[in-house]
Amino acid sequence: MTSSGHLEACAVGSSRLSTAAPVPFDFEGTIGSHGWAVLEPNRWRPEDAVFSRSERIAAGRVVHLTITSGGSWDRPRVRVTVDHGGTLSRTEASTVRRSVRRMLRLDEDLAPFHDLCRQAGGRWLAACDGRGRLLRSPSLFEDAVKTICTTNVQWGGTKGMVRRLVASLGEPGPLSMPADPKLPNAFPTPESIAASDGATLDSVRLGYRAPYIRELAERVATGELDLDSLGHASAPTEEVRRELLAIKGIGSYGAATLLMLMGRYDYLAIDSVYRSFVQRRYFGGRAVPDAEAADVYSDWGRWKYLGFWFDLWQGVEDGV
DNA sequence: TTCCAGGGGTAGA
DNA sequence: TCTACCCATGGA
Repeated sequence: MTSSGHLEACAVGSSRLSTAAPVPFDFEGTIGSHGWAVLEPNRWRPEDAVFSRSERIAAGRVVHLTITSGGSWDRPRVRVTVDHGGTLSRTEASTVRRSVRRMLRLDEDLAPFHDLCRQAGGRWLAACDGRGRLLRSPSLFEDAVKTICTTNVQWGGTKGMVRRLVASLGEPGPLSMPADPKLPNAFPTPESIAASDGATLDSVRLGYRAPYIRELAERVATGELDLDSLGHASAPTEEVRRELLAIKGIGSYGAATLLMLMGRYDYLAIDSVYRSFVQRRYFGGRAVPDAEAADVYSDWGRWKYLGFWFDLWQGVEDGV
């Protein structure tokens, strides 16, 4: 969080926050950077560039955030309307601002990646204009659960699993909200998932992922696994990767995805999307071994994931 | 009905 | 380290 943020009290039950964004900053490109934008409790309206989500900021305290861009191109800001019951304390405002800064990666230095794009030239130049901040969750626990929900399932299945998980085990939002009964609950805490009974978790229809997610929740809830510390560790990426692979349900794809969400881009998440895209773009549609497919981005060094991500994004634009 | 999806765990070699 | 097989669920 920066000291440039400020809190403005307005109507009862609603507060407005603002926080500085880095230059260059692409709000819509950040929110819409990947599927996380539409996994509940996230909601994204690209037509008017409004991102929202329910967020649990303390025990029994759930607020609803409406996040938009503000400021100017050389002094960009992110604006947050917080709907809450009662008043929002300065400590709570700080918690909200910290969550928003983490979600949008406002403190991440992507200059080295943008330098590489500038050197690559051509279509890569488009990435220099603030791209590469891939949306993430306020907590690594939420990111880890969602990652497990992306494995061996089509995207529609992932959205359904997360939606049911939030609806069944997440904490409801503030009662004083503007009348919108469709507002999502907050993302479930590790404790709520760990304490859930079998029938409730069965109703979420997580399939064989259920025991993995329950075990992860139990390990985090009991303190056996400290994901937040892992996320801030200065340890070498390979060491962090080993710890991620020790989580049941997280394999090479999941570990690479979580490393990306932690701001480490050394590993590629090779899944069906990756294989399909690389085969089309670089091998004339021919199936190739994963090792060969991975070599495509070897020149990107510790920025491999972002190199692929931007290539894919650009490929979608080009109809590849 | 069959296949497979933004894969991963496990056993056995 | 590599391979084969199995794992729930649901869309195509």
